[in-house]
Amino acid sequence: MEHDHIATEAAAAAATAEPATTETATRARTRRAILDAAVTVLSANHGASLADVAEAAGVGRTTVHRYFAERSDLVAALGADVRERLHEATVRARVEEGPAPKALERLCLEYFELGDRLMLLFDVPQFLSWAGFDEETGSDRVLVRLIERGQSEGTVDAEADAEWLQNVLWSLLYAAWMQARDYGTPRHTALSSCLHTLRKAMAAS
Amino acid sequence: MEHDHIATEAAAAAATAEPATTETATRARTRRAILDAAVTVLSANHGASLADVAEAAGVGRTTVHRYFAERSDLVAALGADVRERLHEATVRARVEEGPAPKALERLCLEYFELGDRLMLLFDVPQFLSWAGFDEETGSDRVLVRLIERGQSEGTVDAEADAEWLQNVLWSLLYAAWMQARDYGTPRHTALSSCLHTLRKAMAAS
DNA sequence: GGAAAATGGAACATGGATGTTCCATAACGG
DNA sequence: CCGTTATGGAACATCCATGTTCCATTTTCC
Repeated sequence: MEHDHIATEAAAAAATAEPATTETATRARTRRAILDAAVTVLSANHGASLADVAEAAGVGRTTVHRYFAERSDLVAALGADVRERLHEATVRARVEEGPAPKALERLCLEYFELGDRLMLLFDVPQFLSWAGFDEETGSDRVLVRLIERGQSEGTVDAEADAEWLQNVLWSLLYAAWMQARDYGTPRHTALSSCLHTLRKAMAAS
Repeated sequence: MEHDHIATEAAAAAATAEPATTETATRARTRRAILDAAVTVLSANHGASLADVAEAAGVGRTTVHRYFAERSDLVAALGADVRERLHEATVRARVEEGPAPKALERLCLEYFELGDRLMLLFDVPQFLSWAGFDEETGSDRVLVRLIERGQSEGTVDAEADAEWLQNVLWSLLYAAWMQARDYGTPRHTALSSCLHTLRKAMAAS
């Protein structure tokens, strides 16, 4: 009963990012702690148990279930959170301004800052292929349109398919983050390597 | 007792690829069917159950356990199999011959043909970081050395770190295979996009 | 300081994947 | 063609993640 109520309220808050009735500051902080821990733990190991997430969040396993009734609820909230960050990053990059190659670099830089969340986007296809995502923020469409604009301007390789170049950007980002996380390469080094290669790959031929 | 014997024999055969006592042709075929099914099923879904693998192989779940006592045994055999294919592909590419960029393209082409096995290499880091792999075949080292050769020749971008370029190649391969598998892009189209971008990314600046 | 909110932990129920054993049957091969 | 080999399936035990309930304790906040 009361659990159902709490769970529903939590799901609603996570989905719409709007405290339905009025979410206490305490609860908001706990929720964030759980979501952040989930990003770290699940990006490192997809099959991690909720107990692992709870431990990483410095919280009891029971508490996790209080906020997210089922595992799928946590995953859904995680997806919403990641998509929101992705949208914010896209806005910060001001993709409409200036020459396309520069805009692509700004976008790449902002996305790189998403850190572990980047891995989740890549590893959990469900997050990007979520029904209604294109309609909501359209971050993906933004990228394709930016590339197409560059191709029209003559500043981006027009021989390559725009969707392919989009995947290239994602792949290079993923590679750079992996390099930083698993090989111990300093983040700024990995990022500048990534940007260097991205420039060459995108350049008009 | 007898099961232990069978299991041990199977593990030895899988590890050394040499029928210890004398593996029947029937058993060899069944083993291959299971390994091939495992590649398909596990590359699509890491958490798939052994029952799924058995079904895909057209074999009883019991039979799977007869060949691979534990899940970890199957995974280990899978790793050995994939590494072997990777080695063969590397040999076919004749990386020592001709200019480095051409050799890189040959290598990329051969690796692309590994298909789903490619995804496993990428998704299960355990396979490539396996202790003793570098000593055994050294496929990874081969790639780095090839890139370094190109950098010496002046035919490959010397501003980028060789290990980074190695990761770029893997990432582009992964992206191309994903594009073919999930987006329905014809394989040859995805491959030529991949090679096109690879050429530009590797080119000396 | 004290009521309300939030948490932690124990205990329990459940389901799915694993791994094992046994036996009847089918396929193989000399 | 017949003995050996290989297989399928049922039944069973076990483990682990999940999800739920209850209660004592701590924390927050008025």
